[in-house]
Amino acid sequence: MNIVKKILIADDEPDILEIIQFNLQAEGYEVATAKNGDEAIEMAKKHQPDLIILDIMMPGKNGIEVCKILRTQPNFKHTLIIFLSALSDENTEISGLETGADDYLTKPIRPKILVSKVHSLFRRLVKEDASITQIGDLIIDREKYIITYNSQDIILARKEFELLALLASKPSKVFLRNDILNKVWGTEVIVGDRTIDVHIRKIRQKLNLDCITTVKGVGYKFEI
Amino acid sequence: MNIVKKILIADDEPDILEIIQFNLQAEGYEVATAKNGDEAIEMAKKHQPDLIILDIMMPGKNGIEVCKILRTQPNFKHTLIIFLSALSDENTEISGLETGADDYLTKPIRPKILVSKVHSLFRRLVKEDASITQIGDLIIDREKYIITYNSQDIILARKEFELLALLASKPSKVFLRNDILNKVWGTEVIVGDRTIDVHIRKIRQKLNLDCITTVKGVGYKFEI
DNA sequence: AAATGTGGTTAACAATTTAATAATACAATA
DNA sequence: TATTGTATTATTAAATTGTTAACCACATTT
Repeated sequence: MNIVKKILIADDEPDILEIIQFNLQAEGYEVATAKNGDEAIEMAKKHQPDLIILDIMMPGKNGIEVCKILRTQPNFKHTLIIFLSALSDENTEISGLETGADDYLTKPIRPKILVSKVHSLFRRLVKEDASITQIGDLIIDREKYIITYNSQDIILARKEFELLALLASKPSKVFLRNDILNKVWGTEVIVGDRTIDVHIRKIRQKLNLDCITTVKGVGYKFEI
Repeated sequence: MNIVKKILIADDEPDILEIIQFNLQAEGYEVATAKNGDEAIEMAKKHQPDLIILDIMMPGKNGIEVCKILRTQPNFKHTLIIFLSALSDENTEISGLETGADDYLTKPIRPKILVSKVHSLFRRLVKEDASITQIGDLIIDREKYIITYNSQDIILARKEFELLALLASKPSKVFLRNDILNKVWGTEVIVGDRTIDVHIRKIRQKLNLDCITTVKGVGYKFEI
């Protein structure tokens, strides 16, 4: 974990590229750049960056397309991706996050905010790797694939486990059904609409604990 | 994210505890203290502070251990943590930040520097977290999909939430009925004219707070 | 090989919640 | 007062989710 983190930046505006590069290098990151979508994909494959910053509006393939393409490849399934856009349009934002981006920034770029976002994403990554999570009396052990509630082991199936782990990774946060599908089922598999509900039901049943709240028309959240 | 920020300080030296407490209270923060690592964890769970200042060298669990333990719990995943240490040893510093601390201070403590660091961490946090909007005593949390008024949670249906969030996104600005239709309902769906009124009514009812003003023949605005 | 167990998905229907409309009452104003 | 616009309430329609059971693929056991 002491390795220097690699970051790839893709934007068609040289100025922005330079500003971001300068600021991230000043923080000790190793930076590569790309001028368009295709170059971004090429550089990503070459350098295997830990984080990719993608401008949405680019000639050729746009950022969302690049993200989609990368996410289909196992190598980039867990790579951090931040979108950059001049549009504060909410629809764009949603479709951005649905594609599997980890964060979203609107232009104009504030270098300090960008840098702190990058820091916090890496920090979060480290935390997510921690194999044991505890929320109240509920313990989630990713390594052993076991849920413990009040010192009582509860065995969940894989999908159930992943779904619960996702919801519990940020208590109180509402996860959109689409986000859930993306993160638990991936972007390639397409499953019916009731699938999530059924899994939620099984978790509720097995946990016998009222900890998953439905937010109608939006998604689910975990609360203890 | 309460109005008054809560800070927990953990240090085994009473003098330092007092100095820091005094200075932070003078800035309007709510301060709790702990004399050792175990007490720090206990107090953290009890008070859910927004920021924790941890001395590294403490009897029992040291600061780094406390930080690691807290970070396994989602509740403290985003809590700010500052380490305090007499050692300017670089190794300690690095292992501190890897544990997921947000900043690092070496003794002797300079109260002014500490205070300004605290300020700037909170400022950064606010900027990072765009999902929470606060207007007066009203908090709109897009992530939790919850409205909080005077520490009282209010649950709105989806359209109601979106409508309120829109109005509150720019207090005092009058939103035309057409703009509202466009942004909340989209351009494709066509709904009758009374629909907005009805939703406004429901919000007023649920909030039980006179914050939405009708501008006849024009639209609505949000004011507190 | 046959039988059984398990996980994951879907289909069908019930239950619930939310949204839209219509009808009526009210308020302001020209 | 006639007109215009909004508030209120009740009603209906639509959307969303809950629940159960059935099914299939695959693994495990007999």
